[in-house]
Amino acid sequence: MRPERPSRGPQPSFSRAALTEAAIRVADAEGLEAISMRRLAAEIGAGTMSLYRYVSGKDDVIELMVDAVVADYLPEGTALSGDWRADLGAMARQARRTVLRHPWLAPLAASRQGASPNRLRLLEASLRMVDGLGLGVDEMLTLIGAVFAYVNGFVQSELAEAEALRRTGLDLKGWTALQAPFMMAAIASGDFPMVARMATEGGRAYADIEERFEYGLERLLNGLATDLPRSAG
Amino acid sequence: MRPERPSRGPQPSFSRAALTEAAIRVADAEGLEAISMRRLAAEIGAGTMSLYRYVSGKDDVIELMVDAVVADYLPEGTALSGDWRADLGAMARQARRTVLRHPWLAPLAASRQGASPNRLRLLEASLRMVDGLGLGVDEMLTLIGAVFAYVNGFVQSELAEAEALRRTGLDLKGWTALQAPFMMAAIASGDFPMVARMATEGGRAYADIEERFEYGLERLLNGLATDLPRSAG
DNA sequence: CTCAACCAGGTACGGCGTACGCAATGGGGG
DNA sequence: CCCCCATTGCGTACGCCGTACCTGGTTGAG
Repeated sequence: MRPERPSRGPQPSFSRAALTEAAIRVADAEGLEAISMRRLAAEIGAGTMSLYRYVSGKDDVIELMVDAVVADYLPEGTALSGDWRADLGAMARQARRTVLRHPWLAPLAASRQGASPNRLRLLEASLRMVDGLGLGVDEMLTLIGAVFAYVNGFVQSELAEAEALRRTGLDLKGWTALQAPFMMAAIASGDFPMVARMATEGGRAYADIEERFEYGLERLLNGLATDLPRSAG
Repeated sequence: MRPERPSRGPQPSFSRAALTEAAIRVADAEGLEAISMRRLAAEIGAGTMSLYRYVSGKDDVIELMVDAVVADYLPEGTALSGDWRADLGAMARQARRTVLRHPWLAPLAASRQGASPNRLRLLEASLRMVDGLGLGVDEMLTLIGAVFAYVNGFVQSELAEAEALRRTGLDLKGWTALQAPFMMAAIASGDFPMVARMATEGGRAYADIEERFEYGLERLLNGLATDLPRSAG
């Protein structure tokens, strides 16, 4: 909330922003579990305990990371077209791109929604997108919440496989080979005819992931649009 | 995958199921971060390292927990009505209830989707719900995926506040009191008119959370239903 | 009866978050 | 101008964590 107060005493040798930047860089490259106070201190070139002069603890670092990255949820121009559907869709797509760039964000974005500067900016911009449709504020929040829920849920499951590979250190070949015997046995048992069809008919589950995201997003926006003008109903 | 192989040697003094049950009990009561091998061993009444005779590590315990609880995603009867919309909706509602009962499941359900018995059963049942609509298997998966994405995303943000309280150990009073100054300053700055309206008009953000879940779910199902019969389109 | 196969679990190692305390620093009040 | 003390950097230490390794006891198959 307030970064600088150098009234008296020596000058700080680094900044909260530099710490945040280093944390995001490490998490992007090696995952959230690579983030530790010692590691961050080494990255910054400082003593471990020095970090505590800038943040109150590890949770604070995480909060700073989320707030910094959430700024990218909004397309750069932030120009509202006046078409709520286009604006909300653009934000949803941008949000997905951002989370894909920072996979560690997926579980955090949904579960950490305390107030913070950029989250507040995002909320304000989102509300503006759906203003003037005859909705009350609570209804606007409900609408926006549905879109964010879909986006967060989708991207999280989209990242699931990649995260599993990263956690186990395996490649895709080894991972499917590890799962194969179980799947084979399940299919052979005859209790899972649909799964069996999936294994034979289903081409490539994750080939057109982009298309799958669009499919659900468009259907959701359609459904939301259908009975939208409550004021006119 | 294979629990028992007591060909020779002494009898095991507990079971993988008992370990799983204890882990779920602890996580329900104190959160996922209360789960540690030492803690679970104490709960079971065993030595810490004895657990490793039953599971390969902590990740294995988590996997067992998820699989055990995911069984509850399916309503008890599992009787398909033939109405895909009703069936899918019922599963969505049941899934939400299950995750609310086990808050630690929220981030795991979306990100851990390796093959496991109950996850496979869930997949099979879900596919059966949307079979016979003229959709290919990949399209069925896309449709189901959209619903699960919404449910997971929604419940996760629904749990966010409660989880924040649990993490910090504060009650609702203290938490809002902690955020208040920041919000006040933001509103006073005049840069967030919509947020300001939210603070004055908006009654109670989380009062009718049930209704908000239904709102999004119904709109999503509507949107999915609209251009569903591709075979007839 | 024998002994390989299985079990229980103690010890130990490297890593974590962070409470605490001490030495160094440098701007404001006298 | 100089000294005081707020403020910074950070070493040490404590109590957690996951788990590799090893010893010693139990048991049923041969």
